[in-house]
Amino acid sequence: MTASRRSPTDTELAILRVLWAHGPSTVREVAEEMGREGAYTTVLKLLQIMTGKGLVRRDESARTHVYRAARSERATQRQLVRELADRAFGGSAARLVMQALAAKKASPEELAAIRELLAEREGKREGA
Amino acid sequence: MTASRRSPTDTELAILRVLWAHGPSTVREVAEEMGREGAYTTVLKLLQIMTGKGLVRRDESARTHVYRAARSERATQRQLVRELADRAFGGSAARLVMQALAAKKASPEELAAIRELLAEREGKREGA
DNA sequence: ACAGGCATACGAAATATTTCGTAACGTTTC
DNA sequence: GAAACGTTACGAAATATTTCGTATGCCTGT
Repeated sequence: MTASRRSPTDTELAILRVLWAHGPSTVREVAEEMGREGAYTTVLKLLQIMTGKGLVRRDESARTHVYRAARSERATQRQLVRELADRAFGGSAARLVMQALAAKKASPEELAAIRELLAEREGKREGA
Repeated sequence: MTASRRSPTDTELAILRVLWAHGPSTVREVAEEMGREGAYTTVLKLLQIMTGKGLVRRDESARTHVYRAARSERATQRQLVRELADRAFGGSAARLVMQALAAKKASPEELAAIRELLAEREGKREGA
Protein backbone atom coordinates (compact mmCIF):
# COMPACT_ATOMS: atom_id res chain seq x y z
CA MET A 1 0.00 0.00 0.00
CA THR A 2 1.30 3.41 -0.92
CA ALA A 3 -0.75 6.03 0.90
CA SER A 4 -4.17 6.17 2.41
CA ARG A 5 -6.95 6.27 -0.10
CA ARG A 6 -9.28 8.07 2.21
CA SER A 7 -9.63 11.82 2.26
CA PRO A 8 -8.54 13.89 5.21
CA THR A 9 -10.99 14.19 8.06
CA ASP A 10 -12.37 17.51 9.21
CA THR A 11 -9.66 18.19 11.72
CA GLU A 12 -6.96 17.04 9.38
CA LEU A 13 -8.27 19.37 6.74
CA ALA A 14 -8.23 22.24 9.21
CA ILE A 15 -4.56 21.56 9.82
CA LEU A 16 -3.83 21.27 6.13
CA ARG A 17 -5.47 24.63 5.55
CA VAL A 18 -3.01 26.19 7.95
CA LEU A 19 -0.08 24.51 6.25
CA TRP A 20 -1.24 25.60 2.83
CA ALA A 21 -1.77 29.19 3.94
CA HIS A 22 1.42 29.46 5.96
CA GLY A 23 3.81 27.11 4.33
CA PRO A 24 5.92 24.69 6.36
CA SER A 25 5.19 25.19 10.03
CA THR A 26 6.03 23.92 13.47
CA VAL A 27 3.50 22.34 15.75
CA ARG A 28 3.32 25.51 17.79
CA GLU A 29 2.65 27.65 14.77
CA VAL A 30 -0.12 25.40 13.59
CA ALA A 31 -1.68 25.21 17.04
CA GLU A 32 -1.63 28.96 17.47
CA GLU A 33 -3.00 29.60 14.04
CA MET A 34 -5.88 27.30 14.79
CA GLY A 35 -6.73 29.24 17.92
CA ARG A 36 -6.44 26.20 20.12
CA GLU A 37 -3.34 26.94 22.11
CA GLY A 38 -4.45 24.78 24.97
CA ALA A 39 -4.50 21.78 22.70
CA TYR A 40 -0.87 21.78 21.73
CA THR A 41 -0.35 18.08 22.12
CA THR A 42 -3.56 17.39 20.26
CA VAL A 43 -2.20 19.14 17.21
CA LEU A 44 1.09 17.37 17.66
CA LYS A 45 -0.61 14.01 17.81
CA LEU A 46 -2.67 14.79 14.75
CA LEU A 47 0.40 15.81 12.83
CA GLN A 48 2.11 12.60 13.85
CA ILE A 49 -0.85 10.58 12.68
CA MET A 50 -1.03 12.57 9.48
CA THR A 51 2.63 11.88 8.90
CA GLY A 52 1.89 8.20 9.20
CA LYS A 53 -0.95 8.52 6.73
CA GLY A 54 1.23 10.41 4.31
CA LEU A 55 -0.85 13.57 4.48
CA VAL A 56 2.07 15.67 5.67
CA ARG A 57 5.85 15.45 5.47
CA ARG A 58 8.06 16.08 8.44
CA ASP A 59 11.45 17.69 8.43
CA GLU A 60 13.26 16.36 11.48
CA SER A 61 16.63 17.90 10.78
CA ALA A 62 16.13 20.47 13.51
CA ARG A 63 15.04 19.65 16.99
CA THR A 64 11.75 21.38 16.38
CA HIS A 65 10.20 19.50 13.54
CA VAL A 66 8.71 21.32 10.61
CA TYR A 67 5.66 19.98 8.84
CA ARG A 68 4.39 20.65 5.36
CA ALA A 69 1.43 19.39 3.40
CA ALA A 70 2.31 16.38 1.29
CA ARG A 71 -0.15 17.25 -1.45
CA SER A 72 -1.03 20.61 -2.86
CA GLU A 73 -4.21 22.37 -1.90
CA ARG A 74 -5.43 22.05 -5.44
CA ALA A 75 -4.82 18.32 -5.69
CA THR A 76 -6.58 17.77 -2.39
CA GLN A 77 -9.50 19.89 -3.46
CA ARG A 78 -9.81 17.86 -6.59
CA GLN A 79 -9.84 14.65 -4.65
CA LEU A 80 -12.52 15.99 -2.34
CA VAL A 81 -14.64 17.12 -5.24
CA ARG A 82 -14.28 13.81 -6.96
CA GLU A 83 -15.29 11.99 -3.82
CA LEU A 84 -18.32 14.14 -3.29
CA ALA A 85 -19.33 13.66 -6.89
CA ASP A 86 -19.10 9.91 -6.42
CA ARG A 87 -20.83 9.84 -3.07
CA ALA A 88 -23.73 12.13 -3.81
CA PHE A 89 -23.96 12.96 -7.51
CA GLY A 90 -23.70 9.61 -9.21
CA GLY A 91 -20.15 10.45 -10.21
CA SER A 92 -21.22 13.45 -12.26
CA ALA A 93 -19.12 16.51 -11.60
CA ALA A 94 -21.38 18.48 -13.87
CA ARG A 95 -24.36 17.90 -11.64
CA LEU A 96 -22.26 18.86 -8.68
CA VAL A 97 -21.35 22.07 -10.42
CA MET A 98 -24.94 22.95 -11.02
CA GLN A 99 -25.86 22.41 -7.40
CA ALA A 100 -22.88 24.45 -6.34
CA LEU A 101 -23.97 27.32 -8.50
CA ALA A 102 -27.40 27.11 -6.94
CA ALA A 103 -26.14 26.70 -3.40
CA LYS A 104 -24.08 29.82 -2.97
CA LYS A 105 -23.94 33.18 -4.53
CA ALA A 106 -20.94 33.99 -6.62
CA SER A 107 -19.69 37.43 -7.46
CA PRO A 108 -19.88 38.65 -11.05
CA GLU A 109 -16.12 38.32 -11.27
CA GLU A 110 -16.30 34.72 -10.19
CA LEU A 111 -19.08 33.98 -12.61
CA ALA A 112 -17.03 35.52 -15.37
CA ALA A 113 -14.05 33.40 -14.42
CA ILE A 114 -16.16 30.31 -14.49
CA ARG A 115 -17.54 31.18 -17.88
CA GLU A 116 -14.08 31.73 -19.17
CA LEU A 117 -12.92 28.37 -17.90
CA LEU A 118 -15.96 26.82 -19.45
CA ALA A 119 -15.30 28.39 -22.80
CA GLU A 120 -11.74 27.17 -22.65
CA ARG A 121 -12.85 23.64 -21.97
CA GLU A 122 -15.31 23.64 -24.79
CA GLY A 123 -12.74 25.14 -27.05
CA LYS A 124 -10.36 22.33 -26.23
CA ARG A 125 -12.92 19.80 -27.20
CA GLU A 126 -13.50 21.39 -30.53
CA GLY A 127 -9.84 21.98 -31.10
CA ALA A 128 -8.90 18.36 -30.43
CA MET B 1 -31.87 21.14 19.54
CA THR B 2 -33.94 20.48 16.45
CA ALA B 3 -32.10 18.07 14.19
CA SER B 4 -28.50 17.13 13.70
CA ARG B 5 -26.46 19.81 12.05
CA ARG B 6 -24.02 17.31 10.65
CA SER B 7 -24.25 15.85 7.20
CA PRO B 8 -24.99 12.20 6.65
CA THR B 9 -22.05 9.84 6.91
CA ASP B 10 -20.97 7.66 4.04
CA THR B 11 -23.15 4.73 4.94
CA GLU B 12 -26.09 6.94 5.70
CA LEU B 13 -25.69 8.58 2.34
CA ALA B 14 -25.63 5.18 0.66
CA ILE B 15 -28.96 4.39 2.27
CA LEU B 16 -30.40 7.75 1.34
CA ARG B 17 -29.41 7.16 -2.26
CA VAL B 18 -31.51 4.00 -2.26
CA LEU B 19 -34.46 5.82 -0.74
CA TRP B 20 -34.21 8.64 -3.24
CA ALA B 21 -33.99 6.26 -6.18
CA HIS B 22 -36.69 3.87 -4.97
CA GLY B 23 -39.01 5.98 -2.94
CA PRO B 24 -40.27 4.80 0.44
CA SER B 25 -38.87 1.38 1.20
CA THR B 26 -38.77 -1.33 3.79
CA VAL B 27 -35.60 -2.42 5.50
CA ARG B 28 -35.46 -5.50 3.35
CA GLU B 29 -35.75 -3.53 0.15
CA VAL B 30 -33.00 -1.17 1.16
CA ALA B 31 -30.74 -4.00 2.25
CA GLU B 32 -31.24 -5.90 -0.97
CA GLU B 33 -30.73 -2.85 -3.09
CA MET B 34 -27.46 -2.22 -1.37
CA GLY B 35 -26.25 -5.69 -2.16
CA ARG B 36 -25.64 -6.52 1.45
CA GLU B 37 -28.32 -9.03 2.20
CA GLY B 38 -26.31 -10.62 4.95
CA ALA B 39 -26.31 -7.35 6.82
CA TYR B 40 -30.04 -6.98 7.25
CA THR B 41 -29.90 -5.92 10.87
CA THR B 42 -27.11 -3.51 10.10
CA VAL B 43 -29.33 -1.65 7.70
CA LEU B 44 -32.17 -1.81 10.19
CA LYS B 45 -29.99 -0.35 12.90
CA LEU B 46 -28.76 2.39 10.62
CA LEU B 47 -32.30 3.29 9.66
CA GLN B 48 -33.27 3.42 13.31
CA ILE B 49 -30.38 5.70 14.07
CA MET B 50 -31.14 7.83 11.05
CA THR B 51 -34.72 8.12 12.25
CA GLY B 52 -33.40 9.42 15.53
CA LYS B 53 -31.23 11.93 13.70
CA GLY B 54 -34.13 13.06 11.57
CA LEU B 55 -32.53 11.92 8.33
CA VAL B 56 -35.42 9.59 7.50
CA ARG B 57 -39.07 9.34 8.45
CA ARG B 58 -40.67 6.09 9.48
CA ASP B 59 -44.18 4.96 8.75
CA GLU B 60 -45.09 2.49 11.48
CA SER B 61 -48.70 2.03 10.56
CA ALA B 62 -48.01 -1.39 9.14
CA ARG B 63 -46.07 -4.05 10.94
CA THR B 64 -43.29 -3.74 8.42
CA HIS B 65 -42.12 -0.19 8.73
CA VAL B 66 -41.58 1.94 5.68
CA TYR B 67 -38.82 4.50 5.56
CA ARG B 68 -38.42 7.54 3.40
CA ALA B 69 -35.78 10.24 3.17
CA ALA B 70 -36.65 13.25 5.28
CA ARG B 71 -34.97 15.71 2.95
CA SER B 72 -34.87 15.77 -0.80
CA GLU B 73 -31.86 14.64 -2.72
CA ARG B 74 -31.38 18.14 -4.00
CA ALA B 75 -31.49 19.78 -0.60
CA THR B 76 -29.01 17.26 0.74
CA GLN B 77 -26.71 17.78 -2.20
CA ARG B 78 -26.79 21.48 -1.60
CA GLN B 79 -25.91 21.03 2.02
CA LEU B 80 -23.02 18.77 1.12
CA VAL B 81 -21.74 21.23 -1.44
CA ARG B 82 -21.99 24.08 0.98
CA GLU B 83 -20.11 22.10 3.59
CA LEU B 84 -17.37 21.18 1.20
CA ALA B 85 -17.08 24.78 0.10
CA ASP B 86 -16.69 25.83 3.71
CA ARG B 87 -14.30 23.06 4.66
CA ALA B 88 -11.96 23.22 1.71
CA PHE B 89 -12.63 26.25 -0.47
CA GLY B 90 -12.78 29.10 1.99
CA GLY B 91 -16.53 29.19 1.59
CA SER B 92 -16.33 29.99 -2.10
CA ALA B 93 -18.63 27.88 -4.20
CA ALA B 94 -17.17 29.45 -7.28
CA ARG B 95 -13.75 28.07 -6.55
CA LEU B 96 -15.30 24.72 -5.88
CA VAL B 97 -16.97 24.88 -9.26
CA MET B 98 -13.73 25.58 -11.01
CA GLN B 99 -12.03 22.62 -9.36
CA ALA B 100 -14.97 20.44 -10.20
CA LEU B 101 -14.74 21.39 -13.82
CA ALA B 102 -11.08 20.53 -13.76
CA ALA B 103 -11.49 17.31 -11.80
CA LYS B 104 -13.82 15.38 -14.03
CA LYS B 105 -14.72 15.40 -17.64
CA ALA B 106 -18.15 16.58 -18.52
CA SER B 107 -20.00 15.79 -21.70
CA PRO B 108 -20.68 18.59 -24.18
CA GLU B 109 -24.33 18.40 -23.20
CA GLU B 110 -23.47 18.90 -19.58
CA LEU B 111 -21.18 21.77 -20.36
CA ALA B 112 -23.93 23.37 -22.37
CA ALA B 113 -26.36 22.95 -19.49
CA ILE B 114 -23.89 24.56 -17.12
CA ARG B 115 -23.35 27.44 -19.49
CA GLU B 116 -27.05 27.95 -19.76
CA LEU B 117 -27.47 28.00 -16.00
CA LEU B 118 -24.62 30.42 -15.78
CA ALA B 119 -26.12 32.75 -18.34
CA GLU B 120 -29.37 32.68 -16.45
CA ARG B 121 -27.66 33.61 -13.23
CA GLU B 122 -25.78 36.47 -14.80
CA GLY B 123 -28.94 37.64 -16.45
CA LYS B 124 -30.63 37.84 -13.07
CA ARG B 125 -27.86 39.97 -11.71
CA GLU B 126 -28.06 42.47 -14.52
CA GLY B 127 -31.80 42.57 -14.27
CA ALA B 128 -31.70 43.48 -10.57
C1' DA C 1 26.25 19.86 36.67
C1' DC C 2 21.73 21.28 37.33
C1' DA C 3 17.22 23.62 36.69
C1' DG C 4 13.89 25.24 33.59
C1' DG C 5 11.76 25.42 29.39
C1' DC C 6 10.26 23.42 25.32
C1' DA C 7 9.98 19.66 22.29
C1' DT C 8 8.48 14.80 20.85
C1' DA C 9 6.42 10.23 21.89
C1' DC C 10 2.94 7.54 23.39
C1' DG C 11 -0.91 5.43 25.88
C1' DA C 12 -5.46 5.77 26.92
C1' DA C 13 -9.95 7.91 27.47
C1' DA C 14 -13.91 10.09 25.03
C1' DT C 15 -16.65 10.18 21.12
C1' DA C 16 -18.64 8.66 16.72
C1' DT C 17 -19.65 5.17 13.33
C1' DT C 18 -20.57 0.62 11.73
C1' DT C 19 -21.49 -4.14 12.33
C1' DC C 20 -23.64 -8.07 14.15
C1' DG C 21 -25.75 -11.40 17.52
C1' DT C 22 -29.72 -12.29 20.08
C1' DA C 23 -34.15 -11.46 22.24
C1' DA C 24 -38.87 -10.47 21.80
C1' DC C 25 -43.04 -10.31 19.41
C1' DG C 26 -46.70 -10.56 15.87
C1' DT C 27 -48.47 -13.24 11.80
C1' DT C 28 -49.17 -17.10 9.04
C1' DT C 29 -49.64 -21.96 8.25
C1' DC C 30 -50.81 -26.31 9.35
C1' DG D 1 -52.32 -23.56 19.33
C1' DA D 2 -47.76 -24.60 18.03
C1' DA D 3 -44.10 -24.17 14.85
C1' DA D 4 -41.96 -21.40 11.46
C1' DC D 5 -41.09 -17.15 9.75
C1' DG D 6 -40.41 -12.21 9.40
C1' DT D 7 -39.90 -8.21 11.83
C1' DT D 8 -38.26 -4.67 15.31
C1' DA D 9 -35.43 -3.58 19.37
C1' DC D 10 -31.36 -3.50 21.65
C1' DG D 11 -26.73 -4.30 23.53
C1' DA D 12 -22.17 -4.71 22.62
C1' DA D 13 -18.04 -5.40 19.88
C1' DA D 14 -15.03 -3.48 16.20
C1' DT D 15 -13.22 0.43 14.12
C1' DA D 16 -12.03 5.30 13.46
C1' DT D 17 -11.30 9.92 15.16
C1' DT D 18 -10.10 13.32 18.49
C1' DT D 19 -8.42 14.79 22.85
C1' DC D 20 -5.39 15.01 26.63
C1' DG D 21 -2.11 13.60 30.42
C1' DT D 22 2.32 12.19 31.29
C1' DA D 23 6.99 10.49 30.30
C1' DT D 24 11.13 11.51 28.33
C1' DG D 25 14.81 13.97 26.18
C1' DC D 26 17.42 18.02 24.40
C1' DC D 27 19.15 22.58 24.81
C1' DT D 28 20.17 26.86 27.24
C1' DG D 29 21.66 29.71 31.02
C1' DT D 30 23.90 29.87 35.23
